[in-house]
Amino acid sequence: MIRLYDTARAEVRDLSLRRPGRVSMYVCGPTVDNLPHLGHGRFTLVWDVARRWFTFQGLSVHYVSNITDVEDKIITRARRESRSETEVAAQFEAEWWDAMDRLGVIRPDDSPHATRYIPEMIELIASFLERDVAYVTSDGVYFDVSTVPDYGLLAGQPLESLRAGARVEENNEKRSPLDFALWKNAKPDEPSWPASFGEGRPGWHTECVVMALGLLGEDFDLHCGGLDLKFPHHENERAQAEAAHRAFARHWAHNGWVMVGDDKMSKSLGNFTSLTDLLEKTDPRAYRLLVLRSHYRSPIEISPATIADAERALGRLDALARRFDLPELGGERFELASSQPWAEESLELYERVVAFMNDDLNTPLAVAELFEALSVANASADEGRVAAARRLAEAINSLFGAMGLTLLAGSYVLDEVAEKLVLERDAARLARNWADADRLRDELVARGWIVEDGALGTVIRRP
RNA sequence: GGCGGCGUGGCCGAGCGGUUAGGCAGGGGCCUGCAAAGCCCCGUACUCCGGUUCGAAUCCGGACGCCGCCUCCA
Repeated sequence: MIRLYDTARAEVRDLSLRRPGRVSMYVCGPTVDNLPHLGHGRFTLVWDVARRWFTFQGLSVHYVSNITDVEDKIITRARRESRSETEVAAQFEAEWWDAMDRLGVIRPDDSPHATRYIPEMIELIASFLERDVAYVTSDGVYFDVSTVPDYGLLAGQPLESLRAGARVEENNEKRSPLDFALWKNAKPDEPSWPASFGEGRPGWHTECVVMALGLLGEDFDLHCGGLDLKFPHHENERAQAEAAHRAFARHWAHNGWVMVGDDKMSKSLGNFTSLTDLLEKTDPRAYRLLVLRSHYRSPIEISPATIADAERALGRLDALARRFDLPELGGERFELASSQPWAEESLELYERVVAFMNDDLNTPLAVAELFEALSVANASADEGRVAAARRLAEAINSLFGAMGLTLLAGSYVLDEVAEKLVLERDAARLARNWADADRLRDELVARGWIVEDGALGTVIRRP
């Protein structure tokens, strides 16, 4: 049984599925107005790991994640750069998918775009107006949050106390500062669509309700996103579903922040680092390992030091892959039924990892377990119990693969010069001519190779 | 003001009543011609002050420090 923290109930509970064996999940995606930042990298990795784990446990997953392609910041940027909103959105969506591919994040089964769901949104807003849970002001249509009895469920506080803390609102036509825009009336030269309640464009909170219900149906299983979406975004999605009398998410799950020093990294603070930059400078797997080494609900600190730390740890994993010549797993959708016959040496490891993962995706404990097993596998091999060591190494590889982390034995083409140097060095070593052997090693190192002495002689690889 | 979270060894980061977390870095050793890789051993941490308990990093109370949400944000 998989257990997961549910924000709506503020407790870890059994994942209760609409249909046994199938998980429907909706993950709030990006607004494509800029390069993806580290926070985007974290949430996509966290929910990618969840998805892969569910699959690994034999569940069939329907994963939906949206692209918000109509929004204030896109308009602002288009204006500033004198080009169309469509162009801006297309550019950054391309950047988005490029980064996701490099991170090894499996693409969603569906990635709906807000602009393709305008009619459905208009229909929903019209029904709210009809039923008087929304009202028209001079700048658009607003949702009246007081019509939803348990508004504030996700925020963990009642409407009155949320209202008490709300900042002074510039729009005094709103009945409550918490009321949110369903529809923004068109301004000159902005993208807009016709509607019975006026030409305009949708507010942000409506698209996800329409797309989640449209693609996953009522009473879908899991709604995920960053902690900053808990309130007001997810609260407002919920409110609309309630108002529409449609069963919404059974579970709500939120991942923690990426921190920069002591502060949350965010667009508004302007302290964000682009994911694209990170991926150019480092092995993308280092970020995945970093994410796996802390719990998804905890804040993580991403810095050059923590990334370097993860890269070195990764080095040990890759060394295992080299030692046992392990196959590359996890790169694409890696599925391995839990019924796979696990060798005696690895069954216990498998069971412990499964127990940790199924308990609210405790990846840090799972990873710790796998690193311990890594030492055991190496020790066994050192002691000559090679077959047992290999089976354990294969289990480690599979379990990391299940989390989307691919261990790389590394492949490279030996050039003629390197090949010749290796042969010469082996000959020198055989003749116990250490001076020549060391000189030849220096030459290989100078040519960019890492040189190790294996049981069969000189082994070289690229860093 | 309301709500929520955090403070762990050099760094990152788990644990959430009794047992070694794990990684990285560092020290010592084994192996090796040397080096690398690998293995073994080592640091003996829990912001502070009280309390509960046979026993607390873990529960309760208080203090201090920090962060987040209540506004767009993953």
